[in-house]
Amino acid sequence: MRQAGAGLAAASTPARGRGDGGQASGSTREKILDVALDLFTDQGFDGTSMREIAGRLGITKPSIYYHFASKEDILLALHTRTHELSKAALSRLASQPLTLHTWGSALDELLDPMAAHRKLFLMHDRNQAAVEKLHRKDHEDEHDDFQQRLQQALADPSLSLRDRVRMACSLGAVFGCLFTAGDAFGDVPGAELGSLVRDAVRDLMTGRSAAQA
Amino acid sequence: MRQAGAGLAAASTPARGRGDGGQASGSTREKILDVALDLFTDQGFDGTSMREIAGRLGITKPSIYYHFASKEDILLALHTRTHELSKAALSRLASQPLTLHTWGSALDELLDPMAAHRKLFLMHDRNQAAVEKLHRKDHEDEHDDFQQRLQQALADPSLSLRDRVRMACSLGAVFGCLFTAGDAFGDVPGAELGSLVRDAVRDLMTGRSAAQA
DNA sequence: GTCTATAATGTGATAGAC
DNA sequence: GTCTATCACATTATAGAC
Repeated sequence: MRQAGAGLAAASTPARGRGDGGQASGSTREKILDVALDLFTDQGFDGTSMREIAGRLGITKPSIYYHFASKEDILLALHTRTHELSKAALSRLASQPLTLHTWGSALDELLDPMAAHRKLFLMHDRNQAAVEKLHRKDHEDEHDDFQQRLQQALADPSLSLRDRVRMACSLGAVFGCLFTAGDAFGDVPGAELGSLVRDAVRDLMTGRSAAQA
Repeated sequence: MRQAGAGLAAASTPARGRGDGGQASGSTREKILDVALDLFTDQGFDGTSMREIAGRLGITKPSIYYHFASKEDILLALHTRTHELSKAALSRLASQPLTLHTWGSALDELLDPMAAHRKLFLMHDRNQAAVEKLHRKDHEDEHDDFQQRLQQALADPSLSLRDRVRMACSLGAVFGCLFTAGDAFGDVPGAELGSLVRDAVRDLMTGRSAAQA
């Protein structure tokens, strides 16, 4: 019910400065983000027009450009949010040597923010193409993207194919249960769902056909 | 190497009749499907223009309209292919009472065509929004879509939440290993990858924290 | 902070020659 | 079966009034 409807808080890039420190900014900006999150998820980033976002809010197109410099800027704001939510887990993953165990720990840490902000991560997942396009533009230097960092770990040549498959499957299990399932678990609290997924992933990582070290 | 580059064979909707039974049609049509598969996967359906597809083939936009009635028709042709590849497994799933065991069997059957045609299913997965839009138009009656049938099973109220989570995780594990991993397993033969995933899913479904019946 | 225009561009799709 | 030329339309984005 209070899943992620109005819980985007402050995080993103103002089209104009606001004077104050940039606390909880105008509520219109957050309404835009909330509506965009819904529409980008259901229809895709490219399949959603500014006019449609504005229409849902009862305002007009140019009003949005007062709060965001461009359509991509809206996506960037949402992407930044997922980035910050996954930052901690990804940093820990990068600070340790990559093993089946450290991967499991990082995934475990990642599970909480993902379960708590399913909608946000689902949008991110369903719009990989658009997000990647963003990254190519903004900073072609080091873009420590969510998906990219994980995929990089999965391709680590120092691990056996068997282990890498386990890692990919565990990641997929988390994603799949939280996202692919669609609205199948829409009314299940994030904490409960997270707990059940945690058990499943543990079996996956410690099963009798699993790793040895 | 010979993953799914030119292996789309015959399956879809000709813009014009061809006279003969509709065997292996002109090779241009299949080249279009191959290029579209790549571009739709990388840039998304909406992010890919007809001009771009034509450009890669060294032809022009209108030439494509000789082979396909519309851009959506290209997507439909690709979608139909995935539908046929998953038809058998989904039918078996629907013909049996839904349990953890029958789910596992169906998933096991589904794993083979998915591993053998990763690119095709990846495209389908990355363009859910566009595919769903197709379904709303073409036949608003009974659209037995791939994703939809699976999600429907995951929402079955006769099963416990615990079991449903297991099912979603196992499905996600398959998807995740085959798709989310990106190119991490790009050079691994489908059969080998499928075998490893099979083992992982088995652990997931029979783990000590798993079901009871 | 929101509005009414309107510019500038790219897109899907068609007509008709060859 | 492929081309050149073009239409009709939607989109992002901006200018400027209030």
